[in-house]
Amino acid sequence: MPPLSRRERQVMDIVHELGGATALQIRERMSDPPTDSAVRSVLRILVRKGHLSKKYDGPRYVYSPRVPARAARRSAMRHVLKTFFGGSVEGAVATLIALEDGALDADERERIMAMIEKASEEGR
Amino acid sequence: MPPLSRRERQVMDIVHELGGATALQIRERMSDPPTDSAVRSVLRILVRKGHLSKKYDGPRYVYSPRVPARAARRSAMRHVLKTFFGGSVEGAVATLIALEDGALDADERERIMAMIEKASEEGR
DNA sequence: CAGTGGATGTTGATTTTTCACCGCTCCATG
DNA sequence: CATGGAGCGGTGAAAAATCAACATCCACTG
Repeated sequence: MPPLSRRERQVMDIVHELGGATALQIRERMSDPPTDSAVRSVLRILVRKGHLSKKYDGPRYVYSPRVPARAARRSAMRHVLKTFFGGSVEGAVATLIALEDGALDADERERIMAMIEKASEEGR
Repeated sequence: MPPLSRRERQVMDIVHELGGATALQIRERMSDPPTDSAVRSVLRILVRKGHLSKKYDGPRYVYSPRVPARAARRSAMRHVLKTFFGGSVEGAVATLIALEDGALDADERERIMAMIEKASEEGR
């Protein structure tokens, strides 16, 4: 599967973020949007390459990622883990919880703790 | 700062992973390496665009990311957090600790727990 | 001193990407 | 039953990226 160009990646990121999106929605989210037809050209290419699927929903097409969200998430996370954290889960979590815009409340903290407990119990 | 092309991103990822690298090292890590001179072309462009800096170390140039590692890590993590996890730190951590290739040992688990405690104490 | 090999930079050609113009259909509305 | 707007796709040309051939420099060696 051929790798993605700049625009293609930009579009894919938006689609992933929204789960599924119309051509117009995608264009609206672009920081430097080209014409509507240019967006559609990229979409057509992404469908042809197998990265997106098209569904006719109501009066519009909705484009969705072809790889399941779970797999995409894991793959993306694996990539930053390797590239920026030398594979250190510890380092990655440290950065994550220190991200000012992702402040965690008490509940969230509890649940994360529980997850880690559970994971390390099972992981053996 | 102009956005990165496909090759440019590939090279940047490698440089980030290694912290700093020579043209040859970079080429060796590429899955589909072009000629040596092609790699150098990309490097030159990345330097010109301000993404990399060049230092003469011994008989070779060593290329390093211009943005500090810490900032790059945070930025990359923020991006996947937004794109693939809807900003949910909890979800991101869940995926992270469930990544089979990043199995955490008891020590790591302890340290992560401690980090979270500390973070929430500090009122984050 | 001539020759060799490693590292780098330059140039120009090829390939890929990006994009807007154009034409089509569908539908709501006058 | 026209008219106009919204959504869609094809096409081809402009722009960017990619790449290899070539040139230069330098250290080392015979």
